[in-house]
Amino acid sequence: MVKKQIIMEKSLELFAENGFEATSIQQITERCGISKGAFYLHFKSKDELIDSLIDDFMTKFVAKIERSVSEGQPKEELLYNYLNVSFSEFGQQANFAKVFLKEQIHAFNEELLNKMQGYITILNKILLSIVQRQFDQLHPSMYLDIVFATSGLMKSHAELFLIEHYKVDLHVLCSSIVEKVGIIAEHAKIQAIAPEYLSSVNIKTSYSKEQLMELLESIQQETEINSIIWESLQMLNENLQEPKLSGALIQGLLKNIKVESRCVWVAYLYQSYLENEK
Amino acid sequence: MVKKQIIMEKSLELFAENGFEATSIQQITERCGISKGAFYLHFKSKDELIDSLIDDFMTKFVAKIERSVSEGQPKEELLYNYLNVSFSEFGQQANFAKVFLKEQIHAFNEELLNKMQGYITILNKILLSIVQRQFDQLHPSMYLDIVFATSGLMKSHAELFLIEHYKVDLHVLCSSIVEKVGIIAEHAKIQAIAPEYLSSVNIKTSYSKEQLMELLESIQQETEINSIIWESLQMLNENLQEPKLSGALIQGLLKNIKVESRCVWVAYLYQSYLENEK
DNA sequence: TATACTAATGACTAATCGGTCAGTTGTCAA
DNA sequence: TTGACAACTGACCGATTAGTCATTAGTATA
Repeated sequence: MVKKQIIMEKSLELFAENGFEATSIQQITERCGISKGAFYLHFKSKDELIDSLIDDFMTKFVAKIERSVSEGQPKEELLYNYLNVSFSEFGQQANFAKVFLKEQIHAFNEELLNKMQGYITILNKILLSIVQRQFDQLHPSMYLDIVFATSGLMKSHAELFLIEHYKVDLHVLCSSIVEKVGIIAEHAKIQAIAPEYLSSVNIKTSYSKEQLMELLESIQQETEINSIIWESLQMLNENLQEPKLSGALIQGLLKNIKVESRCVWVAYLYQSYLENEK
Repeated sequence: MVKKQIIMEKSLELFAENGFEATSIQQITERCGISKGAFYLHFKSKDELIDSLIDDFMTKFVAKIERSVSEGQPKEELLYNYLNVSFSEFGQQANFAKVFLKEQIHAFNEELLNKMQGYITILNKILLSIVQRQFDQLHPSMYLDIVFATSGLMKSHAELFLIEHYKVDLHVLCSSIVEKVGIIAEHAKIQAIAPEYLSSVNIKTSYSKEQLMELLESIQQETEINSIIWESLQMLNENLQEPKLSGALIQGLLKNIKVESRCVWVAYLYQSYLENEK
């Protein structure tokens, strides 16, 4: 399936250059040096292409972030790692970042929008967990303010080198943001964002039991899944139908499947489903 | 010209809903309850419509900002005023903000892109002048870091109520950002953005002598311009052809024309032209 | 060499796009 | 009532779009 990869790369180039709506299948096939028919051998429609692009990048991205801020890491370095992975990934996949992270998302249909919003919510949740761990002396009412301050600082700097092509030393950039966030966390008193905000976002992006089961099964059907992950998925699926596993067992199974980057996303959905249930 | 106003309002609605590329003239005329031909009586093309929308909003916006942070204001309130005007204007013109400030600018042609970039540069310059005045004990090497930190904080909060429709008390929001920026200005040491960045942006957005003269003349031809502004424009124009006025005189003339909101933008261009010349 | 099968092609369709223009309507003054 | 004129209409145009499908090219097996 080399050709599929080529289509994805070249189309991402074109989307970054001209935007999603303004890029035609014709243009994509021309740049790939293939015929129009060949495109439709790999993708059912233009929407399926963009769907694949989002999943392909975001599952890997979330998995890398997740790994860099996992439990083993020293807590002082969590935010730095998050920023470092984010920016270096943006740099390597500048085209994706240009198209999707700049949220020129108007052009998408509702389904894609929800999908993208889901990933962004996950990233915000990871960021929230970082803030909670790294700034543990902070009053919880300020958590969300710090989360949004961080993503704001990230955004303005990301634009500088995505659009203006302004080059900065990666280490200096991350250190400077860590410093600024740290300073805000230490001194800021005025709270702008109420914690209720988070729950309203959670509800909006949650999946139903049936959607979740379908998702678990679709991953099981992939060929390269190993047996431990397969069994874990199976048990998680059964537990949805008939809840009988304890919280600790579920957490263990979720850790099992998070090894596979394709599953990190599902693990989050599963977790937020359980949170919404109880 | 009531109908022209209706077209601009309704098209902005549609652009905010579906994006610029995805909105057809057909859709616009349908929502306005007019025929396709009637649209083309008021606008030469779709591009001219978007051009008008940008100019209409941005000249007023820049003028309002400019006024709220002008020399008379107490320096402790400058940033607060800037934020207050920005957010309340975003709130009132949420559709415009959705379409243009979210920088889904890919869809535009080069000309529109430059125009938009020009306005954004002006806003950044105003913000820079605010930072210089309000945080006057700050080391100049940190100016740009503070400017970008501010616009980053603005962005993440603007998204909250533009996309997520999360309502915040305007005063609390502005105070919280002022507080955070103030804290960063006081304590931050690591500089991420070098001052050279600003000059590179300046050059990119500057106008040629001829373009500037053309612009001055086009404003003179508008009917509602009063005589003082007309004469000031005339002398500024002549001074471009043959520089003979002193710096102080030019600054005075520029202050004259800034009374008219349509001219604030031109005054900035004139100023940055002179800066690039010497 | 003949057969079978997949990969790939590009002319084709129906729909939609921005934009045009010959013709209709409404509103005045004469 | 008439004629002049501006405001307005919508059928129409060429270009372009996403998506289809009968046909062909390429390759491996018998």
